[in-house]
Order: sequence, then structure tokens, then C-alpha cells
Amino acid sequence: MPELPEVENIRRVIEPRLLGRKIIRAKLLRPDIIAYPSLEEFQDAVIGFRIKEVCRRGKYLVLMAEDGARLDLHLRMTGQLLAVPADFPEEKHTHLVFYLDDGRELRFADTRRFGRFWFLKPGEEDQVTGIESLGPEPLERDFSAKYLEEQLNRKKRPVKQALLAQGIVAGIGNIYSDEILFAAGVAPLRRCDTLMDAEWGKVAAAARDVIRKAIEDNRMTEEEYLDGKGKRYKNYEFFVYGRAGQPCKRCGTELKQVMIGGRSSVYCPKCQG
DNA sequence: TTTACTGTTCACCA
DNA sequence: GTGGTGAACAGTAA
Repeated sequence: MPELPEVENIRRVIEPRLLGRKIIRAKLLRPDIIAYPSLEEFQDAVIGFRIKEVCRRGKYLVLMAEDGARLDLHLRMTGQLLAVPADFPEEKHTHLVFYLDDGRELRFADTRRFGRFWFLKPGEEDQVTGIESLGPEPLERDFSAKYLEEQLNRKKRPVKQALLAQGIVAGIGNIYSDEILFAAGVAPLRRCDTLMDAEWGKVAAAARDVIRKAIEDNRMTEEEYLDGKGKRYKNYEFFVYGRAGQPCKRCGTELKQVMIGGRSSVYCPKCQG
């Protein structure tokens, strides 16, 4: 479900509710969402976890504890994370509840159960979450046209697939990769090794612009977030995603859809050369 | 009833 | 080793 902009907004909404709070109890209803360490270790370890910071890396959320421990999670397709009062109605498919020391609860619900949690002890090297192999964030300085060109100029894969590769750039998924390529004027099927330097420039700039705008447009208050139960967060206007067969908002040409690496991709045959 | 789906990993094959 | 495809995870909604 959520890509970088949505995860960032979830982070912004829940962080104020979690800072300084301590987990006093955990209720785990679906053990399969715990990826690491073992169930017993996880349940023991999170008790007493006092939240010092809520961070995001790519599509991951990372809760940092005062003692240096880490509680990481990935929402995958349908995960919802809610920090709510105890009397807030419980979502269907709630799999994990952390009870906080102020009476509120941090709840994880996930219809498709693809989401995962990891707990890392203070100082423990992260060899399990996948965060270590992420590429740069699109909004950080080390993400640039030069970086993309160096990483990809000999790759034969379609540029769409390169944008989806978390090891190349972190946080972009199927929605925003389509939006970025439209903004850059580059067709999703273009092989990386055929892109000119100027085109890498457009892709890098479009990635920054689209992601930045999506974060801003998806921005919401806690109330709006809770009204949407943590799963409605789209105010960003799509130019191509989900619009196959409809006219391009820029030139009116009918938008086309293709399958690339098992994912659908929508683009404008005229605007994206 | 069938199909597609905002994520990621892994098995398999050329 | 490389690259591409499809399945798997599980549930919902069109």
C-alpha cells in the first residue's frame, strides 16, 4: 500500500503520540508478522521499550528506543499503524497491539498480512530488515542524475524496474514510479542503457519533485488520519497511475498500460518518448 | 466467479 | 554469474 510519501505522513502523524512513551504490554494475535527475532524474544524484548524517536527509511518505519534498541516495521501492501485511545474501535485484521504507559495503544492491522516487524537489541548489527541494502532516499543529496547514470547506464532492464528497485533508490513503488516517469517524459519500457545523460537528469529531478509534492499533498492531521483508519491517505493528483484508457491530462492522448516485470505501468505514448 | 492489486523474496529456467 | 518470469504470501473489491 504505502510508498515513501504515505509512510512519511504516517510517521508525522504518530510520532507526537509516541515520543517518550513506554510499551508496557504487547498483545500478539498473529505470530507470523514477527520476522525477527523469535516470538518469545520479541514479546519479551518490547516490554519496557521507551520510544525516543520515530524515523523512516525508504518504506520502513523505525522506532528508536532510549537505550538504543530498535523496533522496525514494514507495512507492505495493506498494513495500517494507529496510535489511538483504548476506546477507539479496533480495526478488523488487527494483529498486534502495544499498550503504552499513557493508556493509549499502538495498533497494527493488516488485511493481507504481508507486513513485518523486527526488533534489534541496542547495538545489534542489522542483518535482517533489509534496510542496510537500501539505496539513497530520493530527497537526499546523494541521489542525483549522476548517481542514477552510474548505477544504471549499462543495465538492460526497463527504467521502470530500476525505479522500483529499493537498492537503487529507496521508497518508490508502483504508483510513484509511473508518476515520476510521466513527469520526466520518459517511457517506462525504455531500457536503462538507452537513456541519455539529460534524461537521467529529468528522471532524478522528477523523482525529487514528485516525491516532495506527494508528501506535501498527502499531509494530514491526526484526525483525518484516524477518520481514514490509517489506510486513506491519497490527496495527490495522479497523472497516469490508475488512468489507463483515459486521456492524458497534458495532451489528451489515450494513456496506455503495459506489464513490466509483473507490475502494470501506465504512461502517455505521446508525452513519454 | 474471475481478476487485479500501492511490496518483496525466492525458485526456476534460459 | 546474469536476466527474466512466475509464484508465493492473503484478503478484498471491482
